[in-house]
Amino acid sequence: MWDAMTNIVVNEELGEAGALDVSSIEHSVIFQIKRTQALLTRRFQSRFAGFDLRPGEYGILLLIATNPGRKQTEIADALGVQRANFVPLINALERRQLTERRPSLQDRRSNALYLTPIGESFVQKICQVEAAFEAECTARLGGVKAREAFLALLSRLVAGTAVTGP
Amino acid sequence: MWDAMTNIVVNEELGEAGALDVSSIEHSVIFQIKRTQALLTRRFQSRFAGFDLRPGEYGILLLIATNPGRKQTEIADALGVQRANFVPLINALERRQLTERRPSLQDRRSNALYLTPIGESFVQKICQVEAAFEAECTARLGGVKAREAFLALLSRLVAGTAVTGP
DNA sequence: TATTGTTATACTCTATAACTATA
DNA sequence: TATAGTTATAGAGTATAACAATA
Repeated sequence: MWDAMTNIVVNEELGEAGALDVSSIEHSVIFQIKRTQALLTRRFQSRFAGFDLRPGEYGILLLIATNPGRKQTEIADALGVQRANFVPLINALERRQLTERRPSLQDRRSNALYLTPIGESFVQKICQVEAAFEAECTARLGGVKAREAFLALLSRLVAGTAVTGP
Repeated sequence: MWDAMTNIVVNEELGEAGALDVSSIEHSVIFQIKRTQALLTRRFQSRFAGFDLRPGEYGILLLIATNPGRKQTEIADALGVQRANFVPLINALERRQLTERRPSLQDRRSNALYLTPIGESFVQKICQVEAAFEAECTARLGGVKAREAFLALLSRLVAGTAVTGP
């Protein structure tokens, strides 16, 4: 072990015991964002455990609720999900009778997405849980203004980065 | 269909065209962290494209470099990787002769991890790229003080959340 | 009994290519 | 020719269970 105070190698045979030196990743933006996202997603999922919902499915329901009648590709794009990967997600929601696909009259290639009545009441319930979760995040960040500043920093961090792509 | 010149909704039968209403996820901490992490990781990976390195492998090399002789489990824990999933990662690095496992003399169950000479020079090279990446992040965030404040917010967001778990 | 490394396995998320039917 | 939806597939990342060797 290298001791910065004494400039002497200690316990060199097996490396020192005690805590690791994690300074190299502790101040790294990319490492800490990844770690935070993983922990936050875990907590998010635990809140929605009773609804059998994944974060991706939640986003779909929310966007359809506020944008009924839109095409699959539009919803998928807004969520950053490729249309090929969107299919099994919307299939699962449709199988649970939360959403439905109606053939578009203008463009017979595309499906217009809607919530079913069951889906409407389901969204109302999960919106309450999500609002509580976001409120907790806002409180942890120090209030609404602090949250907006935080979101602005996130945005600046990736400004100009392509939203989709390889 | 939305006509930007006339500001008139046309073809309203199937829902309006134009941009979706994404306000519900635009101000959501969990959605924006997920999006930012995905975009930032993509940019990170493109910078390391020439090294054939994934973010996970980069973290392992960095931690071994600053903590030579530590056990696999210690390195894995610090990175939030389960020991079962750590095995193929360290195998790949060893196959490329960047790291090596030496049997521990104190505890014959465990392997002590070290960089090879090849690994040492490799780490020096990728550290330059990583420093440039972090410097760019710092600049985007508004300087060193702003970055530390940002990292503090990330930390507060998940304070008290278990690092590992189900 | 508990821990270290390992194997096997499974599930999610993501990425690409190719097909069909429309436009 | 281009686009919308779909299928198939492959690669990462992550999760659990179980085992042998060792503590």
